[in-house]
Amino acid sequence: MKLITRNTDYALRALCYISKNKNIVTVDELVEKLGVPRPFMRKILQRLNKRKILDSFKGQGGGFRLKALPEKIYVIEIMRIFQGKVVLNRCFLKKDVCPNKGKCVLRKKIGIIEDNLFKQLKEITIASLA
Amino acid sequence: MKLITRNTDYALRALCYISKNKNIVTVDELVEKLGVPRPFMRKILQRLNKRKILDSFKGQGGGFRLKALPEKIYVIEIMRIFQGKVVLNRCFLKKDVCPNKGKCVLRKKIGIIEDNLFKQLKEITIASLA
DNA sequence: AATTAATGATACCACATTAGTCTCATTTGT
DNA sequence: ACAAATGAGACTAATGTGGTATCATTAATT
Repeated sequence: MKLITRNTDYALRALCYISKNKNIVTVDELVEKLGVPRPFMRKILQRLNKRKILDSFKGQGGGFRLKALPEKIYVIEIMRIFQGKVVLNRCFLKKDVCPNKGKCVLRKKIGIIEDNLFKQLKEITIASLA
Repeated sequence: MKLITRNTDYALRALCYISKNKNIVTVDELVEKLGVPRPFMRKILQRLNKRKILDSFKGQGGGFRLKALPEKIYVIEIMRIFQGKVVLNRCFLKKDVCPNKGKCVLRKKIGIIEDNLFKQLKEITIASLA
């Protein structure tokens, strides 16, 4: 299993590229640079626009530009946009069946790992990548 | 997205239960204790048997018993059995297109996080859970 | 020897997610 | 008016997850 999907991966790379350009960047430019299918790239950028991470401009001479500061765009945030809430484990047993209700060792241990993972993912920003 | 699937979760709980029993444990017993659908539980146990984590015994009075030592069964191993190789990210861009070939910052940073994640997952054994 | 209680193996199915494609509408500069 | 850009949304294909169903095999009990 992979923990980062193409969606997220392409989004991160696109954001890095855009962050290095003061100018507006078009889909076509990104497609050429990253080799991602055009309609897929469009969809990703539109989503980032909706989430106010990008600004978009229609019409001739239009394209995309960063809206948020690169230092404020966190990898974990992009993951959440494209992959939903990232969770290591939630208990799959109905509560009243779980062998050690309340103090499940598995959940507790996994919880600690989860916290560490998030702490690290939160430290990576587009600024630190680009 | 979730990082641990039901497969893995059920397998871990089953292993914990089995590890606490010196005797042979049947599918029916596990099904009753954990509330997991019987055919699904069977499939999981069969897989653990194939991977030499459990021993199985056919016929009347048969069932499952730990084969490996609980101190030697790692969560990461069970995850790999049921979820495949766990990878945070592999580069989705064809190598010759990747903007910074060889020294992709994204991959490098993610790699560090990945290592930490594995280090922690490796420390959790069935023995430490049960 | 027959029965019964267990697992082994395998094929199948339903659903959700991921990874896209396709088409048409809208906006804007020339 | 036209061309070049994004917006929106429906659609499709492949894959993974979470199962079910069936038949074969083995071994203890009677």
